[in-house]
Amino acid sequence: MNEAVAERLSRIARLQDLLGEDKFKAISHDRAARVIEGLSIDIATIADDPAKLRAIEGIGPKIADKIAEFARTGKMSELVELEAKVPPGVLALMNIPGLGPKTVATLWKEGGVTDLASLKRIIADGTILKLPRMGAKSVEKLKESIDLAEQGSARLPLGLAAPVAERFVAAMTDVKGVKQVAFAGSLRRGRETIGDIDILVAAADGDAAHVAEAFRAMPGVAQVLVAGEKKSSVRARIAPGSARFSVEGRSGDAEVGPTVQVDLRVVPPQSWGAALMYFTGSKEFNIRLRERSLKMGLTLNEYGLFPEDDDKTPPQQRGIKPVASETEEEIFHALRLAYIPPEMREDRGEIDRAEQASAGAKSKAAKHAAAPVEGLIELADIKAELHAHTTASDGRMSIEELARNARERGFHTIAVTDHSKSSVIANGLSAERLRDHVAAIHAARKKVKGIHILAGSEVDILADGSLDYDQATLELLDVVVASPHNALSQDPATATKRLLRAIESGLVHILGHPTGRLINRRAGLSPDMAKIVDAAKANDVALEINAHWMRLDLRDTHIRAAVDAGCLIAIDCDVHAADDFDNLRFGVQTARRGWLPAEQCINTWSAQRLIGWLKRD
DNA sequence: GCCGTTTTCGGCCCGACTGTTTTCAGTCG
Repeated sequence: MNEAVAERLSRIARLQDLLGEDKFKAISHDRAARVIEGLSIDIATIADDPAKLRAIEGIGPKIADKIAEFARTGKMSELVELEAKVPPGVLALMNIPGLGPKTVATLWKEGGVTDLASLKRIIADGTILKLPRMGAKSVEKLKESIDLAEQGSARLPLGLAAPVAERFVAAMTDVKGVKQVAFAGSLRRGRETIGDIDILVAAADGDAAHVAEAFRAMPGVAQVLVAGEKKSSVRARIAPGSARFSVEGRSGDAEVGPTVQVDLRVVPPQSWGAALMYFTGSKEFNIRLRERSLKMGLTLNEYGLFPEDDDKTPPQQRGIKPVASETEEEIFHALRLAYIPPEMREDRGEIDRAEQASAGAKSKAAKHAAAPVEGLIELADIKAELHAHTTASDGRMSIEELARNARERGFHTIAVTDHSKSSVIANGLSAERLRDHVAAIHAARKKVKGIHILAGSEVDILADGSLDYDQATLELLDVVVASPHNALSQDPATATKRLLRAIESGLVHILGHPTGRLINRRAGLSPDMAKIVDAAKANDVALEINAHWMRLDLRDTHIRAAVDAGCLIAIDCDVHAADDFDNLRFGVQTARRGWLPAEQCINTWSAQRLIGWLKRD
């Protein structure tokens, strides 16, 4: 229910903005919406308990009432009242880049605009120019924004945005006068989708102008949106996606194909840490840190952490020396916080944890080493891949090729888990073919040394929760990954029962991509995650984080719930081709967003411990 | 509408850029 509540609260906020009501009221609703979106529990479970609702940061008596009302009746009366005041097509206009509440309100009240069609009409007949602050240039920009919005403005999956950002970073590194380059924003935080790409460059003031110019002239830039010295924005072409998943509504033609907005900020080298922190966000996280700074008598901006005074001119323009600015570490330290990794910066309680960690550390050295999550998982911790396909079903590599690839990547274990018989399109194996395949896996062990090759299956969880092979067949295997592949639009109650049956079968080690969602494409199942997590914990079943950027399933909030419950997690690439191993970083980033300690992830264990666990000793 | 380590009332983050302006409003992140 979290998503539904958040969507309604944020709609209330936008309507309040539009109607010119107290903007802090709107901010409160918006903030509550974001908090609820990030919750690891389903808010429906506490909706009838006002005290529990109000214990959540950002939820007070009024918003608690609205949540309770929604849980009871399926609607929020305040939203109904607000919507009655505004024509239904007006709110959507705020999704057009460059159109904010003020402009939309003017278009509606003074220009008679009630939806996109009527907006286009007054642009076409020129009457829009009679409205205040609407000149020829504004209208030209508006037309371009409308075109863009109509092309589909779905956020770009992490795995498609990362290569574009890396291309820009590499190219900017070679520009004269550039001291440091990095990407920031939601990409650095590892969010599953990215709205735009933020590139940060450190350069001396004298170099800023030509650095910005070089950025706007990069190959692949289709259009320049903003051209300042400290800030520039362009639209850049996206390289064609992987063959296995194309991007919805975006064909792979690199010449004219889809584009993504890329923002560049140029800052002086001594401000690097402050700027990196600022542009990494999230916005909510930044606001919290600034509030904290003010309480400590300091003021934080993208140039540094400065002593607070009454002067209205920003401190960096007055030559004030910052308390900290060159690195993120020193800024966190000055704010008496442990270093918070980018993936955790979402204002989901990490600041409190970082404060406790810092306060708990006695020595100076201990304070520098303190972390909000002890042993947070890192890419290098992963030593095993437990979900991989070969040419026996729909993979591209033979058993031996797969094993050699895994060994080259430094893994001590690879599990061969081809599809089961019901996955017909994926050439799933009959029980008989599986027995031959297991023999082939055993034979491969003799040819490829230096890595444990496990015989397994990605067995379908059928619609009723039964498994696609019988018990005797599954017991031949070293590892069983059970995944839902069909009937992915089941209602939540049925889906919960289905997954619970698989978890409780006693035959499954890992629950593969538990919801079956595909980002931007298919919502997948919405089981009662609290029940799934509890059952997984009780039955010693690991929940998978499927690392493919199109899946990232479990997602961050689910992982957080699993981590809290003490449930085991597997991070796997669902390898079909050699390149798929590269997706591991996205899986690990997602795990870090869910605060997963390495210890709780079975892929980080020694071979001995992992294999012992699989044998259920 | 929410919140409290100088507050239960009076605050609520900060700067860059653009376009339409004669000094700034609106949007974005």
